[in-house]
Parts: sequence; structure tokens; C-alpha cells
Amino acid sequence: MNEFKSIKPTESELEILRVLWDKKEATVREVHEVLSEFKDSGYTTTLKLLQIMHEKGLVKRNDSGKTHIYQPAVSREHTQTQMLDKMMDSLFGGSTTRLVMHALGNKAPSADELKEIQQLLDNLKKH
Amino acid sequence: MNEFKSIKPTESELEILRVLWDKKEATVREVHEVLSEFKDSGYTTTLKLLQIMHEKGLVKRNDSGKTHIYQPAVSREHTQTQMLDKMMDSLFGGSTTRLVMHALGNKAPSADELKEIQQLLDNLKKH
DNA sequence: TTCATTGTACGATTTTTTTCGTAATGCAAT
DNA sequence: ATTGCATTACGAAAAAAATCGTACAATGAA
Repeated sequence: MNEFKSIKPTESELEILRVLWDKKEATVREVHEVLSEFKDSGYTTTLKLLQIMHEKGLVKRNDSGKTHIYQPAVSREHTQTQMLDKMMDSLFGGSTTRLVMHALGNKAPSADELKEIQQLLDNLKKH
Repeated sequence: MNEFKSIKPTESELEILRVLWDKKEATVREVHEVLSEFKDSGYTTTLKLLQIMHEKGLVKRNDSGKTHIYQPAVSREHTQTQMLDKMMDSLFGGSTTRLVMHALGNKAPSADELKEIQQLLDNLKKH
């Protein structure tokens, strides 16, 4: 069904994906503008990265006009799952539970959020 | 209180740390033996990595004898927290809840584990 | 002591990732 | 058309990470 290449984005690629996930689509300049807020690499760097990501299939692009428009080609969800999995394996011995417990223990959510989690938990319990 | 250098281990360094966390301490050969099971880099590579990690302060070592003995210098917990934090920020918009929900939704724990999580949750709820 | 073995040191190479300089291209206004 | 500007293309440098070859040191057995 889905592409199952499972290409692992690098750190910088992830930063770019985040922008694209938020904006749905963006030009190089738009992406770069966002990155500049917390990073000081040049415009062409962002461009190159996007080109590489395009080769790898991490982003799609519409290059019919002069200015190319980029979109994510991998979903946030898929990437989240992918990286959570890796982290679970490499740091939590493959145990979702331990990961969850650590995350919760580390920084407790608000009452509302706890309720939300409780609901999910209830759901899981009744099979 | 703790060292707050927060050196981020690379992928390979993490693999080595895992071995050291498990065994508490180990020689280069022992570490390498474990790594060989799923990786085919040479002995000297492992050695070099450990030396670098030692420079960075990621591991401690006892080099009084001929054969050096290595120990982790950063705790599993600290590293888990560190990487969970990064992941939370970079992929889950800083929300523990979303991360937890995704992890749970992704692969549901067993009934026993659910109970465990429930306990933690109850604890958090009563403030 | 000599030899074989096992270990560390460390420079060098390779690979991967990030960065940028520069050239070429397309477009729009004059 | 010509100029000016914003863009993409692309090679290549720089930086970071991983790998290895080889030299040398320590140990213990013969």
C-alpha cells in the first residue's frame, strides 16, 4: 500500500520535514525563512537539502512553474512511528511500556491530558 | 549535581552504551563481541569508538591493567530522558501526551503492562 | 630470552551529512 | 532585446562519523 522504503531522514532533513508538515507545502524560500529563525545556514543549503530529499523520495515537488513547490512525501505519523520504534528498540529494550512510563514519569501531563490518556487506556483494556 | 554536558551520543556510540549498560562494564573485546552479532565492523573500530567516547566523557575506563575496562559514564536514564525530550520537541510538538498516545496506539502493551501504566497514571492523577 | 598472542594507540581513509560558491536559467519590467 | 532579480542546478569543500591498517607494548608460555 504505502511506499515501504523507510528512508531514515537525517537531523537536518527532519527539520525541513517539520516545516513542510506544518505548512502542507512550501517553496524553498519559505522553508528557509522558517529555518533561519533558529539556524544560520544559507539559502542554497536549504535548497540542496530539498533537492537531495527529493531524490531520496522524502518530498514531492511541483516544478512546473519557475519556483518549485515542495510537499512532504512521508507522513508525520509514519515518521513518528518509525523513530519511536527505533528508540524503543535502542533505548527501551523494545518495550513500549517502559518508554511510555519513562515519558510520563519524566514530565507529567496536565489533568486534561491525563484524562485523554486514561480514555485511550480504557479503550486498550477492553481489548 | 550531575554533569550537564549533555553530549549527544551518535548512533554507533549508542550501540556501545547499550552493551555497557547491560554488562555494567566490559573490555573492548567483550563489547565488540556483542556488536559483531548484528554488525560487521572490525575490532579496531570498536576500540577507536570507545577511545573517542572516553575523550568525550561518555565512558569511564580503568586502564591500570593491560586490558582496559570500560564503564558507562552517562546513565541509561539520563540518555533516555535526553532523547525522549529531543524527540518530543522535534516530532511531537513538545507534547508528552501526544508522544505517549502515539506510542500506545502504535503497539498496545499486554494486560499486565496496562495495569502497570494504570498505576502510574493513578499516581499522577492524585497529584 | 624469544615467540606468539592479545591488546592499545593513532593516523589515515572512507562514508555520510552539511554547507556553500558559482553558473545558468527564467521571468518581468523597462 | 537588455538588465536586474529571484530562482534552480551542481560540483565541490568542510565537517562529522565510522572504519581500518599498521605499529608498538605487554603478557605469558616455551
